[in-house]
Amino acid sequence: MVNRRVDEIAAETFPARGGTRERIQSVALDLFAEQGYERTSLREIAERLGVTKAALYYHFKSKEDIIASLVSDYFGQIDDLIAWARQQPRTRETRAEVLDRYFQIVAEGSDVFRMLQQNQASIGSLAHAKQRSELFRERMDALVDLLCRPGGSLAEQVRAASALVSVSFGCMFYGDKAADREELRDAVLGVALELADAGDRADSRTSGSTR
Amino acid sequence: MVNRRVDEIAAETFPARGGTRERIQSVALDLFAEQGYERTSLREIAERLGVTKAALYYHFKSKEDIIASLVSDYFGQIDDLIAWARQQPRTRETRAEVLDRYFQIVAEGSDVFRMLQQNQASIGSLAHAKQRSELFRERMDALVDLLCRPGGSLAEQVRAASALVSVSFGCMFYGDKAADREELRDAVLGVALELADAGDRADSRTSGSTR
DNA sequence: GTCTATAGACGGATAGAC
DNA sequence: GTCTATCCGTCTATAGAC
Repeated sequence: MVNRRVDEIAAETFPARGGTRERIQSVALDLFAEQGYERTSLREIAERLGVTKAALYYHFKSKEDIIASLVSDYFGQIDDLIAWARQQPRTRETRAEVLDRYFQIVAEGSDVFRMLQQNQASIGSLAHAKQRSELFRERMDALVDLLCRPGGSLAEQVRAASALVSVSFGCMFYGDKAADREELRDAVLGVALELADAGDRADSRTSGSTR
Repeated sequence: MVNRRVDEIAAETFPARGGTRERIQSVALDLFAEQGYERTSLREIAERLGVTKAALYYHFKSKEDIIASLVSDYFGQIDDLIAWARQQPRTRETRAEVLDRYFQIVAEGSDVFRMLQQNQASIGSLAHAKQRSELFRERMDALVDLLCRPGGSLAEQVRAASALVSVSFGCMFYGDKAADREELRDAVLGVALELADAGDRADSRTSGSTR
């Protein structure tokens, strides 16, 4: 709902001019993704921006606040997707649309996703975080649920989860190898849809085919 | 090749008695996985073991050394797998065997894998590490290469990578939901094999089927 | 092999001037 | 909104006794 900001920032090579708050987020995103949240000091962020540590505290009340703002922007988009999907019919078309929108979110905010990925430990221990890495898992479960038949078998759930991680990690690993986003989209969604569709028909290969 | 140790340890609920070095690794593994490498202090590890910080320095020359020992044990197994696979014929059977062995490694050392996953940032910045998270990516690329035809299209590579992450994350997410390892194996390898096999036949759906 | 004690460094955060 | 200066805590690592 609130969250176009971070993506737009991430898209630019350098934040140019504009709100200092946004420039802080942009620089922090880069550094957190490169070296990790814990290894990045406020001094470092301030230096790269050409300001001092104290200046950061005018815009964010703590270091945690900076990463929290990044995280909530990103998860907000996922939550919106889940909310939307929940009031759609459970058809093949819906599933395809869910995967497509998921791809858009991940591809667009792939810097954020990479940062999240690299700093799972830190994010899981954020002050207000529910517990461990439940933030991530909760959403994963919700999405898997939307891609599965209710009460699906373990194999079906694994298949749905695979469809999702195919999209996420496809973007992360091959985002730079693809010529443009269309090529990436075709490759990634091709795989994901195969998985989601196969999960729809009952399990044809859950047993006996593995060796 | 050195590395049965960590897995055996990880398999036990509590390290019981035995070499102090191994007990340190075991406790460190737990804490690193729970709270992250950076947020875990040597004091904490020592306390849980009932010894003092200084004692740790008798067994490891630095904090980094502790996590490095965990990482190299794990990556060593992956490297062995890659080396083995490289001198096998490139058949469907080999691919199936690669995925199966990969599953064994991940499932058996799933605690280690989870720890690695949670601390990517820290591991990528280890002193002797080549660069960033290249440790991880290098192995991923090597395995993808083994599952693909040489010079495969982007879609084929994404498919192979998906097969691998399906196994890894299938284990991580559903390792505890499965009744036993056989059930997990069937579910996870079922999906992975579908992907690997589909990549073998030319791309039947890389275009036009995505919406 | 394990302890006590401490050095030495650095990070997050605040106070208060401008 | 940004700066200087500083406080306070914690951490890694080492020295040296037992």
